Amino acid sequence: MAAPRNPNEENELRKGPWTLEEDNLLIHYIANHGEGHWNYLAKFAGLKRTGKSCRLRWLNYLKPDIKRGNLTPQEQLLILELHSKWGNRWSKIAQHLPGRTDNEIKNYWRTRVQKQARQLNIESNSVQFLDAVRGFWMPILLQKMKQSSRSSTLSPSQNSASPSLSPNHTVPSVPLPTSPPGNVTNMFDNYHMSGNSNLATVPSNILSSESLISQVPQMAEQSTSLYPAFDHIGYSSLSPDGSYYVDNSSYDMEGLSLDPVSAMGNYDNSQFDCQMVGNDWVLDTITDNLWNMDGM
DNA sequence: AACGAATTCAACCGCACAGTT
DNA sequence: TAACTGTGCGGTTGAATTCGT
Repeated sequence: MAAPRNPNEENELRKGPWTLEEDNLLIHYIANHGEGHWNYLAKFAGLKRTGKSCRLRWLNYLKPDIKRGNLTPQEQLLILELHSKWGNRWSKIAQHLPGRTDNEIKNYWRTRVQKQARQLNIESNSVQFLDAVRGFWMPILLQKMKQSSRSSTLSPSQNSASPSLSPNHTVPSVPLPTSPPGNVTNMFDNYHMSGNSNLATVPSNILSSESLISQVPQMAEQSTSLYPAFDHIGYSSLSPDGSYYVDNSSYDMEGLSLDPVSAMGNYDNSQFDCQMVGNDWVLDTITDNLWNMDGM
């Protein structure tokens, strides 16, 4: 049976995907009048949307400083660490990732991180999983950041981790920094990388909640390209037109498609000063997958 | 090439909280 | 103090896209 037609159908609110026209209305209205008073805004901008819908569209999609594209290793690391401290406080976590929205982080967690937890057959909110994150994924991310920083003397076109950029990597509105913070490089220097293997030994105090968190506000205030330790990774730089782009398409935790047996079999909870175990082939396999997402 | 399965992510929903009347 | 309104948050949904066979 068909639903009765609403006599005030003309005033009926729209739902679902936003059209280009609606986006333009919202953008222009906010450009002229600013954000806030969303119900009022929705009405006077001529949008047949709820104020909530307008707010969400603006904050999660239209706002100029929204960063698009895959999360960088640093961002992933930060999410993992912050989530271990705060849990599902997405908006709070998002505050420390400039240009990223709570929705995006939440989606990342649910689609990528929880998937890995499922593959390991452990609860994503369990202590086990937290240990796995801290002892296994974080060191890998850190190590790769470090490795990339070393190999980045290659030009972007030479660097396999820096594929050609697509237009949607361009982030026009991220303000360029003037001076880097002093101690972020040191922070990552504290991660002692073993010389000739894929082992990463991470001091437990570094991965304790406070240590990384304490660095976070500085990271949040400035884009990652500011940090000497990250500068040569090859995923961020100035585009020819002066805008700031983020090329992170090859970094994705999704690549950590761990075989539960080999992964957990080499993961020793009892040695957990984050001493990574030593089957190089395991890490080779994992990290190869991790850093080569483009072709996937 | 076609189709079903799996994945991603924009958008919606309900609730909570703060401010105002 | 209660009622109302605006805003923000976290959980969930479902259409679109990608992947695998």
